[in-house]
Amino acid sequence: MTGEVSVVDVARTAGVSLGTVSNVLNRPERVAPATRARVLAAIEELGFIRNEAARQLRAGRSRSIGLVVLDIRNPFFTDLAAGVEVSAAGAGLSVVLCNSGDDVTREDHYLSLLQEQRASGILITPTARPTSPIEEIRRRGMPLVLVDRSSDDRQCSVSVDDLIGGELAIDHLISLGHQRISFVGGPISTPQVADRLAGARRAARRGGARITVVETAGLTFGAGRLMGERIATSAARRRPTAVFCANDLLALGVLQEMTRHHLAVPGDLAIVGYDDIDFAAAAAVPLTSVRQPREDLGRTAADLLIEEVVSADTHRHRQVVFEPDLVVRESTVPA
Amino acid sequence: MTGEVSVVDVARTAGVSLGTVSNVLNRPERVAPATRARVLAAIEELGFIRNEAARQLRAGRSRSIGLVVLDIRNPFFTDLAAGVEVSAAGAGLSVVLCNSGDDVTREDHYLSLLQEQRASGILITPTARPTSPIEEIRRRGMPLVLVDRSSDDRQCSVSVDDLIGGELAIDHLISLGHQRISFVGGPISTPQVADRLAGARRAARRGGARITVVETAGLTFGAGRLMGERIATSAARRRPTAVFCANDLLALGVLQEMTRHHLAVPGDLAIVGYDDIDFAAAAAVPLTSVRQPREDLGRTAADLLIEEVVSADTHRHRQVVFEPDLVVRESTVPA
DNA sequence: GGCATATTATGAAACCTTTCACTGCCTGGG
DNA sequence: CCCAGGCAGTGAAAGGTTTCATAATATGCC
Repeated sequence: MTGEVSVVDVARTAGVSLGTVSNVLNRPERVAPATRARVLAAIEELGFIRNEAARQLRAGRSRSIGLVVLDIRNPFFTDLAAGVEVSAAGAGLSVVLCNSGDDVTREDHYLSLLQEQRASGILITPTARPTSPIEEIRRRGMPLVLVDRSSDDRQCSVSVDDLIGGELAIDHLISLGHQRISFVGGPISTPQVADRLAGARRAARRGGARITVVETAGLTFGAGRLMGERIATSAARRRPTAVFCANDLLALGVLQEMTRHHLAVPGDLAIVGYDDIDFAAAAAVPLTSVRQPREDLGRTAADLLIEEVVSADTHRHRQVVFEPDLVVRESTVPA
Repeated sequence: MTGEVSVVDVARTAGVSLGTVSNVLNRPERVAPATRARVLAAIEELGFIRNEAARQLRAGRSRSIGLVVLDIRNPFFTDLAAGVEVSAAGAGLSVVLCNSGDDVTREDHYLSLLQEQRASGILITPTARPTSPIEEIRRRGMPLVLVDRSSDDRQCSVSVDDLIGGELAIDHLISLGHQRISFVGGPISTPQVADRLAGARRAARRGGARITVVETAGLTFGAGRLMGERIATSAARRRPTAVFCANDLLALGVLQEMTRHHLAVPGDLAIVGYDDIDFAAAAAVPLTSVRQPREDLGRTAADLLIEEVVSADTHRHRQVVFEPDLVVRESTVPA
């Protein structure tokens, strides 16, 4: 009753063979205009809708790519997704957006799903773990690009230099006179977090500052509030004079707790975030943040993937690394 | 070389018929344990991965539902999506997240895609337009639920009472003594915007206040900044004393411009937003906002859809309407 | 007018899974 | 010892599309 109309029905109605219907659909220029018109009329009349499953079965792969992100509620990832979509749409591919929520089980689930769907390729910001199904996927020959994570030369990756990012943040704080600085972020096992911390430490060593690490369970707003509360309620002389947060959500959470406890930012505590999401500039105190080129990241990743999909034989893996900027706002320098 | 392993290969390796392999996959309890083990071993050995396209072709429909939202970068929609995912996962369905960006062409594109994919059903926050392909889709018998938009009894819908929301906002402002209030939002053709405005007007009439409408091109951060700039730079005596924004992104944009022009919130301008996204509380001045139950909205919508998918015959369409709350913060009442 | 070539159209085969009617065998009851 | 019934396993058919070798027809050239 519903989508039960097939090419066969269209062919019968139009009085042509089913091969011709297929040609009208896929290579219209090979069909005589009159015939084409007749077929199109039949399609319209019967309300024919292509069955994508049958197409895929025949083609052996689907016309979509998977994008697996760590946290769909983090604007960083939706901005990135927007970039991916632009490139993918240009290549006639659709994007299946999957949210692993930094959960290994869910990541596994989505990766299986994408393989079963014979996705053309996968873009992934992977969870941190010793061995990942990703290697197996690559061995199977499915194009895959790591996003926001660097890689060796056995696969493509697009990332931002988090070491530099960490340095930028701490150099800035040191230049403002801060010597007691906390790094807020976690889990430390996450490469992005580890690298930002490593960069921070390097800059601190150079500048003679001391970094203490406050590890969080995740990179969320809630985790930031938790740590913000802890910082706000600790004795003033034991408090750091500045914090560098591994992302803006954390920073916003910390900021909110400072405000709630009537502590001044940056007076009592300077705050530097990471990502420079749109909300950073709109925060209670506009947030100094290490800017990542979010959309470019997504666009570039998609371009690399598409290149590998389209020309698998000539494709050479590349590791693109962007450089972050520091955007200074009032959370470190009062207006 | 890659995913070319089929059930036939598995059957041959395990020394059974392909029907048995299928049984192991789908009804393992019907297969003798020894045989089952042999088949599973063969699957493992060969690295067999089910071909979802073939399954779908056979089944006639896919195991996924589509969720078409107006703006993926608006946290309102990602929160909603999170709710949808919870319910869908519970029913063994995956969610295909599509971002129409409030663009009719893209909406059409995604709706075609979902039909071609024979999605089990569709959840959609539709763009505003006189005639929509939605009616055609329903006629074809595909389950569909309107989200964040009310409907007549010919289909399910889940929405929040925007009239009440508008009233809550304006009643609050009037109770604080505001009489010159601007409504910022658009396009007015969007039902949500129109309803919030209608509610606002009703409350204004009741309270003897005057509402002027500042129509925006969309419900984005950028649009908010544009209007914020305009308000901030207009003469103080022509300025409203309060604005009610059709969503939080607009409100945050307006707020940011006020700060940039050194105008006090709420002193020079009180601001009320809508949605109460997480960032509202973290804003420069924490935002008073009309809270919508975002995740509940998503969960309920998915539940209704799933019910229609699972028991199409006994299903009765329902129109669920939630009531919004007002969350008062410093953007209207100084701490 | 005849032949070569270009243009259109044809339809069988292949893609991979699931289902279902069926066979063979075993067990237990009479 | 026979038979009914239950359990395992079988394999052909169906699902809708695309492709490709082939056939039929039209066109152009000498």
